[in-house]
Amino acid sequence: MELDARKIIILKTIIKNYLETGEPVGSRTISKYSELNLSSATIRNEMSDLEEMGYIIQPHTSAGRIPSDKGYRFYVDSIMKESDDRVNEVTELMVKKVDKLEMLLKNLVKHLALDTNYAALISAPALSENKIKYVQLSQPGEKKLLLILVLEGNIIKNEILTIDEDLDMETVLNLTIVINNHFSGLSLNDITGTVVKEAVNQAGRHRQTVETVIDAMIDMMAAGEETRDIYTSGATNILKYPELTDTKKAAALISAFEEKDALKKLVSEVTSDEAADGGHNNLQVYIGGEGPIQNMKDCSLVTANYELGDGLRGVIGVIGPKRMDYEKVLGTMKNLMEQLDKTFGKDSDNKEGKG
Amino acid sequence: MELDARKIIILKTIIKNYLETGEPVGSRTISKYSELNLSSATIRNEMSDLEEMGYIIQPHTSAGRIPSDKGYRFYVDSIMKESDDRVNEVTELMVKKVDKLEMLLKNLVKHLALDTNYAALISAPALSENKIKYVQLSQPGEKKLLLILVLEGNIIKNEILTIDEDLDMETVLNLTIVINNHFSGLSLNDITGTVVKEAVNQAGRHRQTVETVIDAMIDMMAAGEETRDIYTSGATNILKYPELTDTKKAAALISAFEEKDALKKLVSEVTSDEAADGGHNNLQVYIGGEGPIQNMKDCSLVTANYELGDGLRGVIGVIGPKRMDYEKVLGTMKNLMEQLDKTFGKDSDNKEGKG
DNA sequence: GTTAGCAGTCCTATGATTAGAGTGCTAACA
DNA sequence: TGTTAGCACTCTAATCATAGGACTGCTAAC
Repeated sequence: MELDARKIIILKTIIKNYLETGEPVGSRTISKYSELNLSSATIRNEMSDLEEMGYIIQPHTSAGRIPSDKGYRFYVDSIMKESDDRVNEVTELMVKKVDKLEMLLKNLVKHLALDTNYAALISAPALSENKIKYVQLSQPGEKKLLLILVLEGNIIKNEILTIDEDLDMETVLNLTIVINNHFSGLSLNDITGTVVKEAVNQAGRHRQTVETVIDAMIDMMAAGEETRDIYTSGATNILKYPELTDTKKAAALISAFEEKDALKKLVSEVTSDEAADGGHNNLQVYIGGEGPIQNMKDCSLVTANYELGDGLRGVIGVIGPKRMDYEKVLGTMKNLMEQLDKTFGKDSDNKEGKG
Repeated sequence: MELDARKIIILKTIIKNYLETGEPVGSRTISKYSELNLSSATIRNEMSDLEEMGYIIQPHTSAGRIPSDKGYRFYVDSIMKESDDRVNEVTELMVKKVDKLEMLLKNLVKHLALDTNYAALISAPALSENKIKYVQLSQPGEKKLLLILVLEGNIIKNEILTIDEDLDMETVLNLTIVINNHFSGLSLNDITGTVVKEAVNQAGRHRQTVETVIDAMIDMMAAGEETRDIYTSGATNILKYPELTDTKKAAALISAFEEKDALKKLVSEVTSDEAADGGHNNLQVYIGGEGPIQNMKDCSLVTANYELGDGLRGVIGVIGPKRMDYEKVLGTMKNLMEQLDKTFGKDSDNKEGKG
């Protein structure tokens, strides 16, 4: 059997209708709803075919049809193909005014959740490709060293290290200079064993301390995949959709958003899928048990890889019921990505706004 | 009518039973459950009295009784009076090993939620009483200044400021020295107009910049009541209790935990109640619509004021259904406070662990 | 003061019934 | 051959009535 034009129209109408109402849709509805001007009987025949082909499902004998995962997939793919560039309501992101990366991310994810009415998440960018601007050391107490790492894009990281010796101010200054000499301008990937060795050697009898510092620096930058911060918003939107309101399922989902561990795993899986399906603005849709959301069978996930210039790359995503408004979500995400590109694109010098 | 010994036993038995089951409890249950060896008829008479006195309520004619807010209050007060010092299972807090304040707080609140099976929150300590150890300035870019504030207790704060001039390295160093000279050792309350003026004057033609820096410092430390970070855990535990599972209520509550704004307000109200009810280890119980939780009529809130030495004071709390296991929660909280005291008490030198 | 017993109340669970929505099939039609 | 009308059938969800159970309150007896 073939999926001819008429079947496609009917299929899409069924799905659209189901997305809106959440109720199984029957033949009579389609007959009235679509511009096909066919009787419900004809529609019934077609629907029977569509069911046989696996695009729609009948929850029980006397109910209408609902889309299967295959049906959703077809629908989503066809949306993605329409290169419909109509500009969505411009999300008035005050991205330029935000002065902390954390704040920017929190704002972004909040907006996304508000706009879509689903749960949204964003992963803090990986720092491993980011270059070190400079490093500062100081002594906040006995046998303590405060390490401050300033990365390209004005990302600041700090940590208090415990060391084995007490240093005088001059030594601290000297060590700071040594480290800056060796590491300024390097990204994580540039930090080879040789570089480390050279720096350590130059530290003379403070080699132990310098080693500690370097280890800490590497840790801070490597804080990639697994330890990366994740910000979320709108987890409780999940409770708005009856099919997810079942207490157990809802609790599990919302917990996942609270605990973040599951989300981290999810993000790392999505990251590795990156560009698997090239083009499409890097947008990905996972339906039902597809890919990284196998344990969220009743949900769909829409993700995109964002970039804030300076090589700050991360993942942003929306999780909602399978019958989410894909069109809107995809539009919103696309829009958001474009805004970010415009604001943080390589040639823009609006690189303030991050610290 | 008087609340005699027998009535008290019956009242407590009713409440205990209701806390366990969540179902209204009838006279026959009490008759069998308590060691009073009275017939259900007698209990019925007493219950009738208790109802008249306002301690218990009958949801409908042919149902058992449930505690009223007044009943809960009586019960909680009587628990608080029992100075029962039995040691709870020692929460194996790895407080000593934690090396970031943020991590410590997150661990604490997570433990609390896991132990109690309710939702828990903790507010980051106020910094206004905390003294400045030292300040560091550096230039991460054009017209940018990175301000790093190191407070007693090794709390680190950083922010990138935009300034109107470009400084050379020497000037930055000089300004750093000026600021440290004037502000090292001061807490927020010590920073008077005079101090600021002196520092600004000494900055010569860079007064504008120094003003910006000082303003930022004050903001960072003042980030008290309203802007203070709040960490939460176990929000979804709320879904475990049928009386809160009503989708709307649950969504509102969980949202509150997600958004944090409401919680901030709550914390600041609790803080102002502080020591209102002296003794009792600073533990407070708010039942139903009492005090700061007027919009959470079906919940109770247990709070305590914690201190991590160094004047780092904040609020920790548990929110659950009105029929929460007060005894356990109070015990757990008490325990926790004692552990914190032991670990961070004034005389302890385990003051590492925070940064 | 305590208790047994009984009538009365109200909730809840259960089952039966019904209305409605929707299908599949057949037969007629263009 | 594709489309449609119509009918029998199925299954769900809502409604209703009924019965059972859990209590209470009251009265009368101990």
